[in-house]
Amino acid sequence: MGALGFAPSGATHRAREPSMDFSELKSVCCGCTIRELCLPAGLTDQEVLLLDQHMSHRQPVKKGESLYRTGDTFKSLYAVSTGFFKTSILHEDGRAQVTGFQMAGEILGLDAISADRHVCDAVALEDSVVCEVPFDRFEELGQLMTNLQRRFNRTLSREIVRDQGVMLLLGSMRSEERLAAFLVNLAKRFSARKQSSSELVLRMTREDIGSYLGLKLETVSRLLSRFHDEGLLAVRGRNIQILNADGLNRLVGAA
Amino acid sequence: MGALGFAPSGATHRAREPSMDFSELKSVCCGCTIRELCLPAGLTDQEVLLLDQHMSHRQPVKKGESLYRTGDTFKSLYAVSTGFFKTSILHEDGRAQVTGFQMAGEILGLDAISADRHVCDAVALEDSVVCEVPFDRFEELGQLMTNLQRRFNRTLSREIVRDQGVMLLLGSMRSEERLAAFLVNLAKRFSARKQSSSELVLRMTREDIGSYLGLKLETVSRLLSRFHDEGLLAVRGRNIQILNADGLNRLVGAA
DNA sequence: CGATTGGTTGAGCCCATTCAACGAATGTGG
DNA sequence: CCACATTCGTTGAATGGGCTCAACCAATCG
Repeated sequence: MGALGFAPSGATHRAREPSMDFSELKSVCCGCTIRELCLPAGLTDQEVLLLDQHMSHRQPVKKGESLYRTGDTFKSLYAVSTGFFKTSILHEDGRAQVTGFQMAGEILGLDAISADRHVCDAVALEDSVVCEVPFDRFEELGQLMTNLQRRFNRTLSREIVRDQGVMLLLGSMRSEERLAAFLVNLAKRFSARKQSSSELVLRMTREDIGSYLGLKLETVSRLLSRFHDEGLLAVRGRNIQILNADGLNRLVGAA
Repeated sequence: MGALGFAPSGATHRAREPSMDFSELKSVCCGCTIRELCLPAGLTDQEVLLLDQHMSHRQPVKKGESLYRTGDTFKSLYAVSTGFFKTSILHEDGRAQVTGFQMAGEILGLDAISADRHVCDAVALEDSVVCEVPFDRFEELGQLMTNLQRRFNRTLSREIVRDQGVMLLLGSMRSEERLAAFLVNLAKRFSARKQSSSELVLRMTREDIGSYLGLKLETVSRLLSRFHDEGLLAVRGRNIQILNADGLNRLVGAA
C-alpha cells in the first residue's frame, strides 16, 4: 500500500487530493510497460507522444474507492495503469450485477459515452493507478489521428464482443462451466501481462465472482472446493493455483 | 411478402440477386421515416446527404436468410430499414445464445469491427430491408464529419449499455422478471417507432425468446400462459396484447 | 394428404438457492 | 494487550424454480 505513496485514510469517494505525491506518477504512455495492451496500441511513437502530452493524467485510486459512480457526469475515460477494478450496475431494488473486472491496460467508462453519464460504478479492488483521458480532447485527437480513431472504434467493439461472451456464459452455461470460463479468462489476461497464468491472486470476493457469473457466493465457494478436490485447482483463500489447465478448458467446452 | 417485391424462393444464405427489382428501394436516408432513430440521427440535412450519397446501399433480406455469419469477413455495417433480425453466437458444442433482436433503425455488425470478422450470425425473422454501410468508407467519412464520428461513438457505447442491461437481466433476475423486462423493452421500442406499444406481434419463436433470456422454450410458454391467466397479457400465438402495463413494469422492478 | 415446425401443458427431477452454523482473518476501541 | 465486531469464506441440510422428458395440438407447407 505504502509502495505507491498513498496517504493512509478510510475508503471514500474520490481520490483527488492535489497535495498528494505524484512524483512517481509523472511517467506516461511512452514508458508504460503495458502500452501495447492499452489505448496507444498500434500507434507510432510520434502518435503516442501526441496522445501522451495532450491527454494522459495519472491518478491514484485506493482500494475500496470509487473511480466514478452511477449518475456521475461523464468527462473522462480511464485506462487502468496498475491495479484492479470492478464495475457493477445497480437495479432499483438494490440488487447489483458485476459487469466486469478490469486490469492493467483496460479502459473504464466506455458505457458512459452513450449518454454523458456513467451508468455503472467503478470500484478499485486494490490500490490502483489510472490514466485519466478527458474525452472531449480525446475525440478531437481522434479527428486528427485516423489511426487513433480506428483503434478506438475497435476498443469499443471489443467491449461489445466481451459483453456478448458474458451473455453466452450467463445465458447458456451451467455453474461449473461459468466458473471454469472465468478462471481460464483471468489466466489468459494475466498471461498477456507477463504475469503467471497458473498462480492467480484473486482481488475480488466470492460474492463479486458470484455476481459476475450469475451465481450465489456459496455456489462459487462450493465449486472452488470441488475443483480443488478434483485436482483442477489448489485453493487457499484468494490464492488459486491452476493445476490442470486442460481439465479446466475441457469444462468450458473448448478443445 | 410480395409487397416488397421479393421473388419467392427458399431460405438460402445471401440475398444478392442483381436481377431483383430495386426500383422501390432507391430512396435513401433523406426520405427515411426512421432517420432519427438510425445512424443519421442528429446530423444536419447536408451531412445526411453526404452520408447518403457516399455510403448507403439498400438490400433486401428474406425471412430466414442470414445477413452474415460467424467468421465472415467484415466489410459493412447494416442499418435495419424495415423488418426484424436476430443475432446469435454459437458455442463450440452447438449451444447457441441469441444476443439480440434488431428492428428498424438499429445497427447490425458493430461487434465485427473488433477483429474484422463477424462473431455472430444475423438472421432475418421476417422479410426485411437493410442499408449497407461499407465500413472503410464510413470511417473515412467519420474523419471528415466530426458530428458523424461522435454520434457513432455513442452508438457503439449504447450497444455496450444495452449488453450490460442484458447481463443484469441474465445474471440477477428470475424468469418472470426476465420475460416482463423483455416485453416492456419491446413495447418501448415499438412505441419509439410509432407502432402500437400494446399490440405486440412477435417475430421470433418461443425458443428464440428463451435463448435470449436464458430460459427454455417451455418456460417461456408457461410464463406467457401465466401472465395471460393473471390478466397481464392476452396471448394468441405470436400476437400479444399488453393488458396491464403497470403490472408488467412492477414485475421488472421499475416504479 | 402426411410431414414439419411451433406451441402448450403435465409430471418428475435436479441443480443451484436458501437458510443456517461455524471458522478464520482483520480491524477497532478500551 | 485483549474483547469485540465485522467481513469473508466454508460447509451442511432442505427447498424450490426452472429443466427434462413426453404427449399432444394447431398451423403451415410441399
